[in-house]
Amino acid sequence: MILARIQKLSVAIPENLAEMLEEEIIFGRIKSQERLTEEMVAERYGVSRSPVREALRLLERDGLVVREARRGIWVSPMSQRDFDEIYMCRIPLEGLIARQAAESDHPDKRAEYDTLIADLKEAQAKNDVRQFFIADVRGSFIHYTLAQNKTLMRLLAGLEKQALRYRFHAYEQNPKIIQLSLEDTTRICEAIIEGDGEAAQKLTEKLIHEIWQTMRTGILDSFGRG
Amino acid sequence: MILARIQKLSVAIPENLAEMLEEEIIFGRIKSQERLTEEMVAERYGVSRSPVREALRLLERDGLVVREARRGIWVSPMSQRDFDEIYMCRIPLEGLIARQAAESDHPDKRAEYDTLIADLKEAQAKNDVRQFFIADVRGSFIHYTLAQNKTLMRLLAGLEKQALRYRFHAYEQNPKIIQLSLEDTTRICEAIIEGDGEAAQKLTEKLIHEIWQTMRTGILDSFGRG
DNA sequence: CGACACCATAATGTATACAATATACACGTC
DNA sequence: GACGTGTATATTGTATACATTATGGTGTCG
Repeated sequence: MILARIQKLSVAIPENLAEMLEEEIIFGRIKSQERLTEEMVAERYGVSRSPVREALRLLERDGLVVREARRGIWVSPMSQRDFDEIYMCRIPLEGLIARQAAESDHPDKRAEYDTLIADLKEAQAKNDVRQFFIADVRGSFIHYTLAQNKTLMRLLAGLEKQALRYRFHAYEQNPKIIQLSLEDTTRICEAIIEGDGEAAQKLTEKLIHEIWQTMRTGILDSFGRG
Repeated sequence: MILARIQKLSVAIPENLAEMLEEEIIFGRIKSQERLTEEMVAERYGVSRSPVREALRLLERDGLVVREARRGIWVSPMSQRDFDEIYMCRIPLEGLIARQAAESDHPDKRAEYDTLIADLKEAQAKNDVRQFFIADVRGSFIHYTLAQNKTLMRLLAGLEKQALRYRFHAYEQNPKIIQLSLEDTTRICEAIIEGDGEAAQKLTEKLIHEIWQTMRTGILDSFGRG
């Protein structure tokens, strides 16, 4: 019974709501600084306010919305300052996860990454930004699984969702960025497959630093210094 | 009207609840792996389950409790693995915040840190662990304020509360640790006052790495490899 | 005696009703 | 005409009632 299974899977309403809203925010369908009232969200998804409140707490945790007590909730504004903060933190943390993933000796490691890289290239060939993103997120998930580091996973979850907003924005402005991003992800995965933790860490730090600087001018044009 | 003001300040029930529970967990009055039922907490603090649920979400965000869907919530278990994960992440993030705090040129910087260091020394002289902790947390707050980096602040908030649990445990096992911790905090603050970002970052990374290794054996004895 | 099914119970998850508060607009006063 | 006060309204915050589900015990059947 497929339906039952879907029912079963979708039992955690707050998490599901949060995921849907996340996607809307990341891909800009809900715009920056737009207000989200609990009732509107509740009505839109046909649930009561209770799970909506919990979903919004989850989004707040990941920095996608900001909340002012007794005033309301807005989609986080975007700014170059925020962008810089996110990438500044991503560099060492992504470096750490790459190192730990590289040091793992899980048997399916190579196979997982090979299919991932194939998916990334396919998405890029078809110029399908959404598919590229989904594959990229799956890549992070593979890193997490290999690294077996719950703390790092928790911290990065709260960074990558915000990072995706800026990445999507940059791709829209300048599609060439997706090519760079693909190359970076591919090279990082290859370094992880190699198994040299130190090298994987250093390379990841270097590449994220580079793409940060590359994206930076575009972000500055869009949002100003913030 | 002082009472009105207190009322005003304590309006955010979930945040207040979370703070109280945090303290209980950090200082071990609520023990590791103890179950927290919503109703118990609600009854204990004389509120309904709604704000309790939100408070528990906050604790979950900061890694102090773990939640299993439709099963319940428990105070996070402690283990050497967890301890290692936390310190591994703290090193670069505390390094970053030290750097940014050092690069800030806020006029009250020196004065703030001077009174902080005095408080730390006083607490240490009186052997008052609780006061020492409170001062230490205030130190982090000064760093945050100077660094003006909300993202970093958000990430560190979710690490330091957990770190405090382990630090408190270590102090109880071996009071000498508090002396080392005081020295480290003092030296970091002095480096930040100096204003050399690079040096402050490197020193912070080095000292946190050292105290991690120092605490490690004691943690191992208490919790096993985990 | 063991295993499986059923049911009681307790806890979480959701919906709804009520309370408190922030905002905007109108009215009156200076 | 400008400013302040009061009130209406919309929205968040809290309490409570109801629904769903995980768990442990009991009883029966093999």
